[in-house]
Amino acid sequence: MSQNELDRTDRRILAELQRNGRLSNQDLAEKVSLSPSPCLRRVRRLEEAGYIRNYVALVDPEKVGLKLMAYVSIRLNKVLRSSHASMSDFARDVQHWPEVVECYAMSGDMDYLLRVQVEDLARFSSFAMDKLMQHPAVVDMRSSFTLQRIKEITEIPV
Amino acid sequence: MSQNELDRTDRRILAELQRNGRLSNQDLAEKVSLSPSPCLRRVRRLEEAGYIRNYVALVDPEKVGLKLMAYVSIRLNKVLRSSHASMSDFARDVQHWPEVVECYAMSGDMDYLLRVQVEDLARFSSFAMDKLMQHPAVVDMRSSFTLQRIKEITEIPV
DNA sequence: CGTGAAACATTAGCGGC
DNA sequence: GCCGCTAATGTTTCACG
Repeated sequence: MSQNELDRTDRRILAELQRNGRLSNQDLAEKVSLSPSPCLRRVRRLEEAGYIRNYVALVDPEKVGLKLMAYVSIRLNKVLRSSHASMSDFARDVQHWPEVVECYAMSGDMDYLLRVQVEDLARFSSFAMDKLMQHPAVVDMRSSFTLQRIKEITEIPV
Repeated sequence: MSQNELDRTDRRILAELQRNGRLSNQDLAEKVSLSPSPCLRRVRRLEEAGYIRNYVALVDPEKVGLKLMAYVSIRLNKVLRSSHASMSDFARDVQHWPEVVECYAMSGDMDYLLRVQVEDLARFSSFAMDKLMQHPAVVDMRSSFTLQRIKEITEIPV
């Protein structure tokens, strides 16, 4: 981005595309009171500068049979924790597990927090037993299941 | 949806649109080896049947100044917890707080888990003090901050 | 499911403020 | 610099085979 600031129009573009990622450039231009070509140029700039990470369709997990969601907090082996090796080993392995849709290193009394999306309790159990517990870096693990989705948005204020 | 099953082509469509929500119908048709019109009919069916919840642009929170992310677990007032009133009051209020991007009712020793996205610690502090702690239903609150994003995907296996 | 045609959208080049 | 016009090219969409 040539200048490091977003102006009001850029923010409106981001807001609209967060709400509807398939908005046509023409409709978007109208919403932000611009003609299509400068609008498209701004969108491209926002994409290239990394403000827009990507465009996705959000699929309903329940509809495709992923009816169980869990948060799992993990503690890593104490002797390995300071050595950077086990942290990045675990981080690398997490990338290959399709059940894990989110993973963060955390402050507080856990090391990692995972969000896990699976078919049912049987699948969760084998994920937990065969993948998480078997991992050499993992010493402790606590799971909670989501009972109800209250709010889930991808839209952030701009 | 007329039949309750997704065939192999529907699954491929969902997979492609999860990876790129702005794929043109023409390119999508080519990827799933269909011509554009039946491809579009399938996409519309998937949208209408709720398999596709919506299309969004994912904006990088750090780029727009939301540099702090926290998970907050909440316990509700014991006497109000069984009465359905305070649960749904809290759930309703959460919808109006833009800092909260996710909220789930949970099993285990917390009632709700929130994911909160804010500018900095000062903003987090005022959110926690002025909104969460002030809420009549909330009796206890524990926060952890994310130190590093290891994985964050919206794509689920179909 | 695929074809074809009309309507519509994207995008690059250029001139103007 | 950033806007908007134009015009060529590409895409969406729907009636029909």
